[in-house]
Amino acid sequence: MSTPAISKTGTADTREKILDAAELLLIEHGFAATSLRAIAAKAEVNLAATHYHFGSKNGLLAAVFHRRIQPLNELRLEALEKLEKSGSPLTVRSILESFFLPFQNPDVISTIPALVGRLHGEPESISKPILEEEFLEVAGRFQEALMKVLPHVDRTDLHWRFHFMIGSMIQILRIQSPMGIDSTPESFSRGIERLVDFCIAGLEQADLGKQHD
Amino acid sequence: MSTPAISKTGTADTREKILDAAELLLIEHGFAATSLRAIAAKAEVNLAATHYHFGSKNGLLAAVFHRRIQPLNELRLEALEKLEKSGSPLTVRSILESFFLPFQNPDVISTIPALVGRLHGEPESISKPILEEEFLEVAGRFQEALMKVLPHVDRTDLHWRFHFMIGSMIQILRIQSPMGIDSTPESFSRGIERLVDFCIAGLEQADLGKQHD
DNA sequence: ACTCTATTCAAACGATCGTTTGAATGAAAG
DNA sequence: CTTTCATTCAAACGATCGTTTGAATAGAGT
Repeated sequence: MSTPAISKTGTADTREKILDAAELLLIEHGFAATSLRAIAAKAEVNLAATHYHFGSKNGLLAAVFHRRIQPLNELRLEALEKLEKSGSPLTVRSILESFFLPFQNPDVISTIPALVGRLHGEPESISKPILEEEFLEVAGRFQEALMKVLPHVDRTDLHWRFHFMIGSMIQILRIQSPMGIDSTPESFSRGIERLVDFCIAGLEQADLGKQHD
Repeated sequence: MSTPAISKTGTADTREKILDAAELLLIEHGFAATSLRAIAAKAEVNLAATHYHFGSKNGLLAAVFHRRIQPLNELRLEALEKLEKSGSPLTVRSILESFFLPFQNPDVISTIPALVGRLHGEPESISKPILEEEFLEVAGRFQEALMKVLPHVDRTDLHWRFHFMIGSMIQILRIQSPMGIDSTPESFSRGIERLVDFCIAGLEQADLGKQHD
């Protein structure tokens, strides 16, 4: 059976309980190392409920990420469109803030950063379909915007720099840091600010520090 | 039993065959999704040989990474020490090149980039012990060198920027590694060059593009 | 009242997992 | 040759995996 319609009863929260439990376990242990039994136990639901509501483990995985990434992307696109319609000229900074600041939006669940960070670390067979489904459109939109404010950077260069930016983002999104950075909400917000500064410099590349041989 | 001594026979390559097979499967599917049976089958050795030579799956994992990362770090430290003893003043560029260029050293096996990229994506319980064991010293050495050539950047800022640099590195190691589908060694080398440029700008942050509100 | 349908539940399916065992193998040492 | 010991091998251990089944439950519609 495919995903059932909205429950007739008032207690349709089984789906949400499964998603919540799966999300936390995915963040902590990754996809392959998280079992449906562990998810069902943490959610305090029957094991078969995971298949009833999501069809398969992969279906549950897609639902976990979609639930969180969809609102995040909406915030990102709203911020970008608000920028473009404001009349004032766009800057690299304003574009990057539209992209990164939604991570610390109070309406955004605090698990999103770790969840997105984890997603990028999964094997390609798992991450690629979800990344393409959830991020392709938004990434394209922001690259277009960046091209407009960086006319001196050609398409290929910008593509690479955008990738480096995503890599820097993923690094801070991971809760744990091999090099040892504490992870309070304040330090996370400060980290996002530093991320913006780092990526602005990398995207613009003022050609000042260069001293080629 | 712990790891046995060097084989008395000439055919001590069982260990190497297991490491080779494990390396390729780890890169492709990740740690949790790679079984010892798949490794033994690909290596064409008996299943029990994996436990005989490495004690456990985790022991094999550590051996896989250590075999590759140890020479990489030696190249990195050699390049840095050569720089420091050359007499000529260090630059951010020369330091970063000492750090990144070993990835395209001809003596370095082509699987290293993808392997390191994969390692950083594994759950903390797997990646943290290995990252600390293999990268802590080298990361510290290069951060010290960068502090000397970036005296205007305080310790905390440099720590973050180094972190972002590692993130950018991981991104290209995962996406554009020599193991990748549509990536040539040339495009990988070109990517490393772009990575250096991106990180130089991010580390120095010339404060020119800034236009704070 | 009865029917229908959505949901939950305990139980089991076959498959695969990491690990262990104990015997077979074979080259080196006495 | 005999002994020794590192190594390889087939086989099995118990545990856990994703998935399926069929009955039990209960609210909504007629």
